Amino acid sequence: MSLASLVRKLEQFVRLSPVDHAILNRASSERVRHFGPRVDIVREGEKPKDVHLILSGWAYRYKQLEDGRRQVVSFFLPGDICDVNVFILREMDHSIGTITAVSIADLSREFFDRVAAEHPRIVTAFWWETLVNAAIQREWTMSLGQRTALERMAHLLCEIWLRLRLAGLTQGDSCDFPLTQGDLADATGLSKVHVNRTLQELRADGLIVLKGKTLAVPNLDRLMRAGLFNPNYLHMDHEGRQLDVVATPPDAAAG
Amino acid sequence: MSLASLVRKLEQFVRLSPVDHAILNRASSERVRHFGPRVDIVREGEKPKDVHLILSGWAYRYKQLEDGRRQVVSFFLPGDICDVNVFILREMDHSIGTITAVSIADLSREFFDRVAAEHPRIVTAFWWETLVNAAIQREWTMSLGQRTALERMAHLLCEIWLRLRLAGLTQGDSCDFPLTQGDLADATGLSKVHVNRTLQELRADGLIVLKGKTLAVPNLDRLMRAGLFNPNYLHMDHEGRQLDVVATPPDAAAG
DNA sequence: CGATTTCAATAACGTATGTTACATGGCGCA
DNA sequence: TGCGCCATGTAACATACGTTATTGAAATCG
Repeated sequence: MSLASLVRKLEQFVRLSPVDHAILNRASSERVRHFGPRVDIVREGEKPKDVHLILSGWAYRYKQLEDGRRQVVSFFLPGDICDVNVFILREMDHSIGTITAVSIADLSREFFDRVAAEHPRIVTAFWWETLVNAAIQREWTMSLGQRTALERMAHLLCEIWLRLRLAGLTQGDSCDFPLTQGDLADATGLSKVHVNRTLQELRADGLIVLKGKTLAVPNLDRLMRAGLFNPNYLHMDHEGRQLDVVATPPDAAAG
Repeated sequence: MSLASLVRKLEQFVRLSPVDHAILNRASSERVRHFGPRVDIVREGEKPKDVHLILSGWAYRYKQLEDGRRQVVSFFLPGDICDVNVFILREMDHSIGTITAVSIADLSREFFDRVAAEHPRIVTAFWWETLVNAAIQREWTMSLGQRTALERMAHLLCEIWLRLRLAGLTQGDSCDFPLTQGDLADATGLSKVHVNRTLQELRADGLIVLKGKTLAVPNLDRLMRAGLFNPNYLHMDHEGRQLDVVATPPDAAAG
């Protein structure tokens, strides 16, 4: 299990009290489920019941057309919350599937009601999470509409890299990277063949080292420039605190 | 001015009390501003101060790359709320511009705090609005990633049509349509020339009648099929009430 | 009310990316 | 330890869409 990534992320934005920590801690240990890689957690059309918090592993949200065309609309990394308050909707408009093995905690409607009434800092933190997710989705719209294949791929890799770093899941200049080229194709709207060509080009330019299930980014600045990447949409700073310069902070979740 | 579209929309989802009505009424008449067509209301980089409610007119949210490439990431129609609780972020990651002349009401942080504490039905309604907007953004991701030019255009027109109808802004099978082909190009990620070709094709197929600033949809079903349009993501129904069959309901906002 | 800009329409031509096909490599599993 | 499967890599060819250019019509403005 690992509530650490969530807490680490939220605490960059709002300072949570010991009580807040306790609340999150209990909520995320009560109803935990484990899934294997490449299975669906939630299917389009189902009635949403709980909100899911990713404790470990990677997952994605995807939609599919009748004829099978498939688009990954977002990735879930450890510490991500699927959709605060989804349960007010009647049915899911998309599916959620795992990439690696995944552990999730199910957060109930009652949990959110209690939080709303009694824990304003958690409310703020969840709103931040919600707004950032919306901003990410807008940026994907931008990428798909305007960026070339190379820019789009570079941009996506930058985003994943920064989100992983925020969650404390990078080691030096490298990180775990379980996505296949097929996954990248479904996320970028490119064909698998062109994803391969594009990755080759990024490699040739020395922008990434991608082998097996590990990605290294030797020079983040250059990759960002290649992807026309402006990190503002991730809103990783708040009231003067610049997340960008945090290297390896004290493990906020340990206590 | 017209709070009618907002109230009509929200009431499809949650029944609001007379007090709720009064609250919304006051909030939307206190600080109203008027803009001409084709001007910016909000610019990327600014500190968000208020939440904007569109009382009348059309606007859009857009992002731009350094080299000028521009993507419209969403449209705002009368009754739309720009971003509940944006003010918790440090700066805007996108701009908002008008298409037609627009009237907006600025909703303050204090308004939302008060609503959160005292008006649970409005909170639910706003959450619904937030979740639907997120779903729309995902569907745009899907469109840009997977749909062909023709499908994408048909899909966008269906979406706008249904949203206008929900806001009570369609007349029979036609509606006001102030978007230029350039706007459509920026929203669909196509070139202006190809937008023109695509519209010609839709016209030739009898799917739309678009002339001047008026759009008619003689057969919505056929247009939906052409765009592989599944309305589920608009979440226009709730607990058995099907919005789709509502024709011209009693003017909920009059009282 | 003519001047000026914006928008729509159409044509000719260019290219980024898709498609199909097949070969190679790594890795789980019997 | 070898079989089979899935992911990666590459080539040849196809196409949906972009670009540039020009024209006429329709708003907009002084």
